[in-house]
This record gives sequence, C-alpha cells and structure tokens, in this order.
Amino acid sequence: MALNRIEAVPLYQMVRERLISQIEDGTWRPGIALPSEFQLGAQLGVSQGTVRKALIDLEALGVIERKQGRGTFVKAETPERSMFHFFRLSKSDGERIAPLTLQSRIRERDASRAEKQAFQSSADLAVVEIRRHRRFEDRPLAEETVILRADFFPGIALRDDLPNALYPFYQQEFHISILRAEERLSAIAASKTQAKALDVEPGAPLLKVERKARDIRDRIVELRQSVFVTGDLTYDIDLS
Amino acid sequence: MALNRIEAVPLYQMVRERLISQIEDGTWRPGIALPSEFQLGAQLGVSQGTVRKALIDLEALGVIERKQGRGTFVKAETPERSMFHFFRLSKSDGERIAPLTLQSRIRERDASRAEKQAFQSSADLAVVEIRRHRRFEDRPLAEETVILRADFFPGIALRDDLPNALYPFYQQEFHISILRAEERLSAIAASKTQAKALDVEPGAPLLKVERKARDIRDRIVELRQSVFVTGDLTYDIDLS
DNA sequence: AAGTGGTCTAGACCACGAG
DNA sequence: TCGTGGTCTAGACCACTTG
Repeated sequence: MALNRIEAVPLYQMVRERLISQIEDGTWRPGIALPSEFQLGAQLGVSQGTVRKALIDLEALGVIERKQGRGTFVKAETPERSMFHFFRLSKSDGERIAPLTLQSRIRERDASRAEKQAFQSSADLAVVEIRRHRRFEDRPLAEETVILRADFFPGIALRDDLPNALYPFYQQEFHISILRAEERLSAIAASKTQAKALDVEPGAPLLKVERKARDIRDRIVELRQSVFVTGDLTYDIDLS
Repeated sequence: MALNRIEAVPLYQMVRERLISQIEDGTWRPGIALPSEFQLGAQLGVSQGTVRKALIDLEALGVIERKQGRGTFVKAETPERSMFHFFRLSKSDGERIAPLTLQSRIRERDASRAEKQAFQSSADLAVVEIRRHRRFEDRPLAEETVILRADFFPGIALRDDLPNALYPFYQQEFHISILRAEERLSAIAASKTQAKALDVEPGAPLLKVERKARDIRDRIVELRQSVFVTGDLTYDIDLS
C-alpha cells in the first residue's frame, strides 16, 4: 500500500499517479467516495496536506469531485455530462441540442498509415471503425466515423448495442475515461455522397470536425471525424 | 496596504483580488517581477502560504507566471502569445498561420439592442466598430468586425494606427487583458458581398466565428465576428 | 455530535537561477 | 552564496453535511 519513494519525483505526484491507477483498475469506481484525506495519508504514509495537493490536481483534471462536508467522489461520465462536455452544438438561443443516433455500422480492420501515426504507434495496429448517422428533430444532423484502438477496447466490434453517447460506455465497459480532446474544424462543401446522406444540396456548406480524444493518461484512444449540417445551429467553444 | 478582513471571504481570495486590482491599475506592469511570496505576505499581513494560494490561482487564470529560482512575473500579452492563444488557424501539417491586416475602418456609434444585450448593459451605450480585411500569403483570409465598449477604450476611435494584433494593444494602451473568450462557430455559404471581398464563388463554404471576449474581471469587453475562407486550413481547438 | 473538506499558519528543507 | 519558488509536515480552527 505504501509508496516507494523515488528520488526527484514529488510525493504528491506519486500519490496522484497511484490514485489514477486505482481508478483505472477499478479499485475506486465512478460515483463512490474515496477515503478521507487523513485516511489516504495514513494508508500511503504521507501527510494529509500532500494527499490534498494530489486531490486538487485530480479535481482540476476532471477525474474527481470534492464536496465539503461529504467527501471526495470519482466522477461518473453520464450521457448528459458527456454530451455537455463533448457535443457542443446549440440553437441560436444557446440551448444545447442532443442528437439521436439512427444507424451505426462497426467493423475491425488494420490501421491505415495515417491512423497509426495519429495513434503514435509504429507497430502494426488493429482498429475498430464505427460509422454513425446522427439526427436531430427528424432531420439529418451529421455523418460520423469513429476509429478506436482495438487493443484498448477488446471485443467492442462484436457489440451490436452501441449507445448514443459513447464516452460513458467506454468508461463503464472498458475503464477508459475521455478527459480531453483536440479538434480541427473547417468549412467544406458537401460532396454528392454527403449531400445525399444529409439531405442538402451538393456544395452546401458543412462543418467538418476532426477529433483526437485522450484518456486519463493522455493517450490518444479515439479518432473521430464528424460532418455537421449546422444550418442555424452553432458549435460552441471556450478559449481560455 | 493591509487587507480589511471581511467575514466569510477567504483571505487568499482577498489577496488574489487585491493583486488583480494592482495589475489593472498599473502598480505591477506586464513583464516585471512581483515581490516575493514572503514580502507580499508581510505587506498584506498574511502568511506566505496564503499568498502562495492566491498566486497559484492567478497563474491558473493566466495572469502571472511563476519561475522557480527567479520570481513571479506579470504576463505580458505579446503579439505572438496573443496569436497563438486566440487566433487558431493552422495548415494541414499543424503549423499555425499569422494573418496580415490590410485595411481597417473604425468609427464610434450607438450600440444596437443586440449589442447592448451582449454587453449585459441595460443603459444606452456607445460602441466602437472596427472593420478589418485580413490576408494570408497574398490571398484574402477573413472579413472581420470588432465591436468594443467605448467607455472601456476611451479615444480608441481616433487612433489610425491599429496594430495587427489587437489584444496586446488593449493591454498596453487601456490596461485591459483579454483572458477568455466564448465562440460560436458555423459553416455558412458565401453571400455575394462576402464572395467578392474574399475572392471566392458565391455559395462557397465559409467558417463564421462569433466571439465574446472577457477581461480579467470576466466582463465582456469585445464582440467580434469573423468570416474565414478555411480552404485547407483548420481552426484548432482543445476541449477539456 | 461526528466526520468531511476548506482555510490559515509556521517552519523545515529542496531545487533552481543569478551574481 | 543568496534569494526565489516548490515540496512536505503538523496542527489549529472553520464550514458544511449527515445522522
């Protein structure tokens, strides 16, 4: 239980990494309370203040939630939270919208060279490709392709019950928490295929979003390309 | 110099607000070093640890920079930093691009109802409108309209020497630091006017970006609408 | 009343940068 | 060598939640 002190690595960072490991391996599950700061300190052989610093880091990371008088809780990725965080389309009055996923196809294949590069892997790699058609208020909203590292999601290609919100599913079934993502956006003209799938004229403006999603260890675990019909919707972001 | 202890407001928050005020009023100017943690604590009548907590907050806010062994410095908004932070277009290889501003027109007028609402002001309000045409590598890149609260930028409408990067200019000339912004993005089809200004076909896909920029006090001080020809450029963002 | 996280202090020592 | 921020500890008290 106690930490092996390694020279030149601050104690609170070791505590933080230890806790991350324990959340990953299921020792502390989403929704439940961690031991108190004093208890954790006693277990790990450090002071309460050191545990505290680690917990503040983890809260800033978005891994846990601290509530005065109640305790410290592992954050559960609910479909609602995930939508709010990673699906950022809203109406002109600012109200966020939630899409519906109608069709999805899933298959496993070898990674392309570009995909291997994106996953920062030099060895051969199997990936799982998910294609989805997403709608909102009975109209086509987006065409989406999701690429996953097959080794991180064993058996996912055999699942025929993929939910609308994938990130809570990743967390519950595979212990993978998506915490950050990098996106590249551009305006494109609809191709014939896209126009047909999204029920717009060829050449109509579409918003293309290419995403690299990272887990708790900052590994890139998902690639995603989405093409949206924005219409009078907007894609809302914060720069800070 | 010392703080007036107000019940129910933590000391470190009072220290933080005090330091923000002092940065705003020019007591500590961008680029210079603050007094050490112990000196600040002695001046304000609190312990070094309390000052430290305030400084950690300010660093997370992006207001200061702390360097071990050297000191704590007020961040200077350089054109480079500002570009990197708030101008997020890049080439397909990931290299950030820097635009050139060719024409700009500036005038003062009354705020529209929508603008008053955006600035969260119920009273009448004068605004300054800046229109800019921005280019990259000899091609049109964007048409931009910037709306400022006239009361926050006294005399700016008389300036005929607006620089390419406005945010460092706001900081140096008006002591206003832009720290955060909210943006709403959408893909639109070029109107005839836009097509002519940006040298594309009418109907070509453009990326529209509507920004509300906030200062150190979280006040909305600038509205901005930009319309970009993305082509093979992308607008890069982080979700976290 | 008991237990949790939040604030505040004081002091010791370490790591880094500059003279 | 000195002064800075960075880590770590120990202890006191406050604010909030639950039983």
